[in-house]
Amino acid sequence: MTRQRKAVEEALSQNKGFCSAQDLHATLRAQGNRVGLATVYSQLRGMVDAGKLDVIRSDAGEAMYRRCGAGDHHHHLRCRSCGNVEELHAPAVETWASEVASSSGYREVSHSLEITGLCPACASG
Amino acid sequence: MTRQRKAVEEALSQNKGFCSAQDLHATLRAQGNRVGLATVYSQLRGMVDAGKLDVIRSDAGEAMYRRCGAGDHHHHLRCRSCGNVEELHAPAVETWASEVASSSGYREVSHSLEITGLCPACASG
DNA sequence: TCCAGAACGAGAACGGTTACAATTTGTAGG
DNA sequence: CCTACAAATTGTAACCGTTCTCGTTCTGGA
Repeated sequence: MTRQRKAVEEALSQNKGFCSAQDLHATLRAQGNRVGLATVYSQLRGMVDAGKLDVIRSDAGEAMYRRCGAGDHHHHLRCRSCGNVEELHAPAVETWASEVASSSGYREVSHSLEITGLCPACASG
Repeated sequence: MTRQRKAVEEALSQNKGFCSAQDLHATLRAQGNRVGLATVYSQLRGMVDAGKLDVIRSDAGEAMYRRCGAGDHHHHLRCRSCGNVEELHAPAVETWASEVASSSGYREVSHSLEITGLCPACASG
């Protein structure tokens, strides 16, 4: 557990555990925390291998990381204009996803769901 | 409708599942069809914009393209090992997503949902 | 045939990611 | 306190998929 590792984990916590490696690096640098980009990638890979992080790909091809725990799995409602994100919890979707996957014979199932739209402020503006 | 466009569409038809732009390009070249890589990307982008193709990102960050029912919104159940994809229809999820978004005041809502796992063949192998 | 506008395509450019080698850091022993 | 050694960190360069640039080629009308 090095200083850099702790810094990466804290940055992940601040961003609600859903951000790209480059975002994390920029955040750390902005805080005056001198951490190399290669180190951020290294730490993230280690956490993914250890099962502590989930990684998905954005439409732009960027890898997005989020804290992975069975307990805090959730989805996102994101404004495509201002980027504001709200967390969603949907037990019904969780069970539906696992049921439909296992009924097709799939194992080790995970899923990702994101809803995008215009938040009230942006829709009225 | 140019010769190249027809060639790309035929190559897509030949590959039943998802395939990458580079795969398509290689296929066309192997058939002696001289088409530029940039043209393949251009054609694919046009088809995606027109809603004729679905595109997802593989774990490696490659964009995978597939013929998709026009205007027919659906989700995917994908094997993270062999890449096989099955289409899912989930009216309950559609309504849930639009309801939860509008109840938060969001407008112009869309969503994406992907379930990943190991298909029966890969799970047993 | 000639011309203008669109489509094409080879190569350069670009952005995220990974590999590599040198430097730094932490630590145990003297 | 100092040294030696191993592990971690880091800047840089390479890599790969994708997009852009701009000269060339094609097409359709006069």
